[in-house]
Amino acid sequence: MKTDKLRRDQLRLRKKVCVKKLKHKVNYIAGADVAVTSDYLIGCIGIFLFPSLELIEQKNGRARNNIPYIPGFLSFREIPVLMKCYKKLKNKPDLILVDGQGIAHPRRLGLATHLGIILNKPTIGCAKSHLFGDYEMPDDSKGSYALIKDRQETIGLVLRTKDSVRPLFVSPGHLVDAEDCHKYVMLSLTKYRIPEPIRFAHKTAGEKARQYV
DNA sequence: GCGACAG
DNA sequence: ATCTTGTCGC
Repeated sequence: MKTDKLRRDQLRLRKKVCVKKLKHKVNYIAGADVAVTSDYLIGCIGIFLFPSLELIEQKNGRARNNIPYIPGFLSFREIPVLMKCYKKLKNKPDLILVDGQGIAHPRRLGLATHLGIILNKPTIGCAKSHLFGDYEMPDDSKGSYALIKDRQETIGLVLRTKDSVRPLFVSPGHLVDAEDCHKYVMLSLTKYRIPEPIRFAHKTAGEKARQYV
């Protein structure tokens, strides 16, 4: 698949990316993730009360598995199904935690950033592994972090979300800064490596996906 | 040319 | 991403 056109879309959207201090109080926080079968993508967005992390709403969506996964172009594959989920929501979140990169991306347009621009909504990218940028390993204890850099520019942080477990690659999606990322990810953790809103969305999307096999 | 490469 | 139970280590 040719990525020339997609790359041009990313370069155009890059101008709209806004990294700044989160403005409003967070009462509702969301987690978004997508599961895959041979034929479909199944998305889930869960809405949680913040900071109690009590689930108040969940919506799912389904789309055909048409667009292939290409590193650097994940958003074109997953955004359609996540938009289906979002439109069904009665409660709109103040902040969305997304399973993937934010601006820690070659063109600053990871899934979380792309989704944030389309929705004009604050988003944070929470990836389980590295895609782009230079970093050192943070200390072993929960809460420790190291910055992810591209040249001189800070584009995210490698954050230890649990003692002695592989860190998360967290980066601003849209309308938040790196400090907000650390704060809201830490406050969304329970006893696991993955923030509860994303953990829930991942589990739920996976369950729904099995029903279509 | 070689290695890296979110989900 | 996904196929999958028990098991080693903190």
